[in-house]
Amino acid sequence: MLFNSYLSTMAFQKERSAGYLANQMARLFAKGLHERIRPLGLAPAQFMTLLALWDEDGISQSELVRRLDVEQATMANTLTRMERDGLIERRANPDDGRSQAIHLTPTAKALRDPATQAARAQNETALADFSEGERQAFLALMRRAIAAMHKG
Amino acid sequence: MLFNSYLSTMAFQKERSAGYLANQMARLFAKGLHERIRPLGLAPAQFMTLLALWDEDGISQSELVRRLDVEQATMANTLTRMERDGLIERRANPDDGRSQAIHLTPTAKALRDPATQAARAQNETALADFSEGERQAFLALMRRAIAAMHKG
DNA sequence: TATCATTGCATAGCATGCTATTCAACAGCT
DNA sequence: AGCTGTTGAATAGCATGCTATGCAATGATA
Repeated sequence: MLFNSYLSTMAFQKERSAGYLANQMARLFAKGLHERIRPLGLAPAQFMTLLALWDEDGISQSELVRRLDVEQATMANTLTRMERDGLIERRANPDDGRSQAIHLTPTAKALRDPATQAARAQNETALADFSEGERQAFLALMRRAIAAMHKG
Repeated sequence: MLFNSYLSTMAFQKERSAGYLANQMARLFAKGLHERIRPLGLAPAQFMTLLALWDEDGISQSELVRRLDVEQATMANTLTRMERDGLIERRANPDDGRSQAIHLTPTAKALRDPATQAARAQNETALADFSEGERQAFLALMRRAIAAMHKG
């Protein structure tokens, strides 16, 4: 078939692939954020986890997994590094012997302002020449792509 | 200052952060692509590398680094796994004892069509309900964010 | 109550990425 | 030729993510 042979021989151009661009963009965001929060002793996944804990301290690992949409094993490893770095404590949950409450240390609480400012600065760098309308449109398109991949 | 204290106490909402959404979107793209190309014996970074080699076989590692915009160490490790999996061969470059020409195996050449179809399918899943105009706009916005982060 | 399924978490193993370091080969110059 | 700086690659070490397992604590039920 003409259509199939066209598809088969047409070059796959990475600059026109949403997935390729998404990967490159996410790596640049992560790299930029990491540079900005490294002086605070934080790494990107730790910052993301802290966002949830600054919002509500003392939640369980499984609740963090739900809120941040990462796999349980990923979160377990991130929490281990955060505990090692003195950012969180795992406390026993008196109501359920399986779960532990994740609590912020004073150190982690003190990082809230500088860390969120750093993240805002990174977003601002990426969207520097975007109009307000373009920013909203961009966020909306990303949310739609995320929702579409969650479904199918 | 009012402005600063507003910034300091305003919640950082991850759903409104371009970087957070970019990370989540890229992970979903990678996961979906991985599921689709796993039956072919490929992983996402291997596919990305194959894209460059299908376009031009026999280029050097440093050229791959330039074309794919990843760090040299990352590419070296990806190539080692691809060699292990029988996708490429490293051949000596007669003109320069430092560099090696990366050549595709017949196996890798045969994967071009099914792998690019899989990637197209993943992009289609993500952008299923996007109009053609929205697709173009989305790609353009991502390219601009990438360019902005490359600069600053 | 004894059994079976579910839930919360840890661990193993692997792929991607990054930074930092090291080394050999090359290139340019004196 | 001999230095010196540059370039191409490999390696070490670490953070993120994922899948697959395993295990103990709970819950549900016959």
